[in-house]
Amino acid sequence: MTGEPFYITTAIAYPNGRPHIGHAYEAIATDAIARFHRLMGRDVRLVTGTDEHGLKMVQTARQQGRDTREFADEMSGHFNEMCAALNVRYDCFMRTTDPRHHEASAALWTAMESSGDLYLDEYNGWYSVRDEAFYDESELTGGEGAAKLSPQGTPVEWTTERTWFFRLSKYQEPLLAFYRANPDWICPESRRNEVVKFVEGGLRDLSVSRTSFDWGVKVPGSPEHVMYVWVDALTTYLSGIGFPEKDGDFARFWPADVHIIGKDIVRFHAVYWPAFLMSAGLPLPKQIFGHGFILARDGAKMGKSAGNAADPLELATRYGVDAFRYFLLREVAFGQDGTYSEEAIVTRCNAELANSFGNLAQRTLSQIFKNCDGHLPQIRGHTAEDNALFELVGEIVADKVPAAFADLAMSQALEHWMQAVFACNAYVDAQAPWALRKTDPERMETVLATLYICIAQLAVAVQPVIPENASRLLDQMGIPKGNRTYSAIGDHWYSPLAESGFRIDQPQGLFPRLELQSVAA
RNA sequence: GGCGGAGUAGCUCAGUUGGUUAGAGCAGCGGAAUCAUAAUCCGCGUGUCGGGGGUUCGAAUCCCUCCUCCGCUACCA
Repeated sequence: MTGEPFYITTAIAYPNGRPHIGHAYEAIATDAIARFHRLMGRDVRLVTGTDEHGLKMVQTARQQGRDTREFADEMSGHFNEMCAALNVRYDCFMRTTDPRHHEASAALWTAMESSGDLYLDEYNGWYSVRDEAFYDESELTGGEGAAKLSPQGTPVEWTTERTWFFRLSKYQEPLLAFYRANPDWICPESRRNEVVKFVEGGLRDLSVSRTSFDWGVKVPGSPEHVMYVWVDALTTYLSGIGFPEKDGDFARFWPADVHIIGKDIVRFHAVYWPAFLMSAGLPLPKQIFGHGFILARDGAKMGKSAGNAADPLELATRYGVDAFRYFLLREVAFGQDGTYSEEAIVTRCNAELANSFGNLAQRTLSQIFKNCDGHLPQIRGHTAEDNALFELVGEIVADKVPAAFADLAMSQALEHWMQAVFACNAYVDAQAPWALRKTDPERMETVLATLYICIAQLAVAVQPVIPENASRLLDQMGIPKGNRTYSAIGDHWYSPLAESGFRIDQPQGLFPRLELQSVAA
């Protein structure tokens, strides 16, 4: 690849539980964006991984009577497997427990320290010995008498811990200036407003090390301290492309083009992260995008009692990986919350993938297979109707869909795409090639050829979202690999392909109609 | 409490800087067609644009107020 670099990341998942639909959503969205940019000729890097340090991992492992490291290995494995199962193609799956990552974190720490931004001080707070955790005043509940209790119901006491602090306060003005200079840096806009207001409200220095447990990256020169998890978690975006090595991939791909994250962790990425980087003298990522949450339609069912109903792998197995990906990216506007239900998946995918697009391909290819013996029909001059369809489909595939993807508006891209699919089906009905077969077989051939060209364009356009079936269809249609991009599919590949003697086989349905699989009681 | 966002057809939502009869998809009703995965195509909406008040020749779109819902308000990640 020689194209311009494009570096995109998912958030680094905290694996104290198995992946849920939110993790799947983020991975799929990020993968679709990455695939889009590959199709645009960019040299893409996608980094994902797991953030395995921190107290919660220790506690969760302990609750299960497991060794922390062994527990982390297993959980991280689930996330890695999820990527494979959902056709999420990453370049690096970075685990924060990886020695290379520790090295990167230490390098970032040292850089911040040499800027004079780290100092030792006392951190005071309500501490629960049982939970080994500090709690904010607002989280506490009053117990019997004057005793205060943690959210877990354990007793807390006012405690002091000596930790390293990061001079976050120093970066208040630089951050605000940066936000002003880069108004699109935090997306969507509502998240940006929240962050700006938060920073305008004043920043306190941040406690960035812990001595109460040791599951983490050791602080350089202070072996009794481990780094606050967010310091090393964010560093994954650096270590995933080779940092602390400054040459090679790091030089080529940093700063990242976009960090795709959930809206709940916008602050860490839009405030702490740029401050750390400024301190370390490193360039800032170009954009932070906080997507919304996928909620169960009936709201309350996201709990563990719902069993594996929300298990993304289960859904993908049940309805198909492409269908699942399509549903998530089509149904909810990226950046907003959305709801899902199995019924919604079935309805959406049947209406658009099976009935509209799948059937369009099937009805067209079947006619070519039967009436033309599988040879690509000959074009004998296009009518105004043909040209109108070419123009409509061409504009959508070459302009509207890529523009929407570039803008991270996947649902909008797919909506445009559907407009083109509708137009093709309307064209089939209006031209009625099955009737032309008897009255004007030459015109029938031109009509089918017109459709063939349009369907290939549609298949190319939707590749980022449903890569598996899109390429299966393109394979069936014999579309050369080199033409499977937004621009190259507009080239004149049809006649050469027809003249090459290419024949289609009996077409295989791509998207079988889905049945709602009632959850057994 | 403070700051911000949202309330538009049964459902999910579009509606640029105020300007012709407020739109789309899904669902529903009617019709056509039969190449195709019983898929497709065409037609059909008297919606208090959350309530009230105001500015304007004219507001879903601007201002005020009230109601409802949501987000943020730092050290779990």
